Amino acid sequence: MKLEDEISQKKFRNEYHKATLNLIFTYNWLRSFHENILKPKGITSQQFNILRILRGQHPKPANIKLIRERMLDRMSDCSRIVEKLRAKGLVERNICPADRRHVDVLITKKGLDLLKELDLVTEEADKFLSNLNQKDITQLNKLLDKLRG
Amino acid sequence: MKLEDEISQKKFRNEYHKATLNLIFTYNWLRSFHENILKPKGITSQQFNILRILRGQHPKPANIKLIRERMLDRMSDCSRIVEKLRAKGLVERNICPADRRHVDVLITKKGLDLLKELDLVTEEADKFLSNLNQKDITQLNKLLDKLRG
DNA sequence: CAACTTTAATTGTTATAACATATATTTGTG
DNA sequence: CACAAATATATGTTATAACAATTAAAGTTG
Repeated sequence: MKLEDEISQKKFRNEYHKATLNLIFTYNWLRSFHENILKPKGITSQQFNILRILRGQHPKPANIKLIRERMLDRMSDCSRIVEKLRAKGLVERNICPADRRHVDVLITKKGLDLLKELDLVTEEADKFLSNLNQKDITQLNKLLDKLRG
Repeated sequence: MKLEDEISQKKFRNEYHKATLNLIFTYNWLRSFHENILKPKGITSQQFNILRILRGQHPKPANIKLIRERMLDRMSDCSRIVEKLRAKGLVERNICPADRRHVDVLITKKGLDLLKELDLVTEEADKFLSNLNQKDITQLNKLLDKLRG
């Protein structure tokens, strides 16, 4: 749907201005979709994101710093999110013996099982972008990468 | 910069998955840029957004519902944001005589002056996207509109 | 026209984000 | 090796987001 209609704004200063608004609007649209599918599973998108990072490392542990670097969203509060995942039994947390400043974070069987269950949801999320064909989506990725320089 | 490098992730399930992450990442990148330029002016991006909506209506007032519909971001808390703008003297708020459920919100001279000052900042924000040429940016807008169906 | 429904805005509450600061550990240096 | 600097994580605080509930006014209907 044309951005003009979605936000009832007729004029934009230029295409750059419109693109800025379009990115913000599209992000929010995508985000609310994601949250709606994760909410019934009792997990936030931040927590989901961290669990996937941990699965990517598994069976190796990851420390907080590594998680923070790979998080997509605001990277504050990583410790606290991990603590919440631990409270749910989805990850383990152990002080690293080699360097006691580090914390080894490891996804548990329960965490892996939850992700497995959520993989179906993830496929659904991919389909959410299915208005774009393969060529379009590749082009979009190229443009976004170019945008960030 | 390639998304792969920014989030140290090598593999994506497919281009749709990559595009999802790319949108989230690019949004956050854009957002933190905006907040950094607005912060010195003592205003949040939500407040800035509402002021511009009000300028678009000026000299007519806008009610809360109209503002909410045109907001880009989370549309909760509109009343409270407007109240903050009022406390700063940037808007006026009056109960609409014709329908006392409505609230007429009007940007003040002080609000207009602040926006004028911020227009320079806005141009800077447009330049932030200047890695994309005119053709690219038009293409990006097309793809985002198509994405949302 | 009284009771009910709808609409608009506000308010309360809880969770999360943002930012700064603190603590603990290791590393580097004179 | 004592001590400053650097690193990793955690914690405290304030602001904002998210969600639900409330209030107030106007429209609707039997």
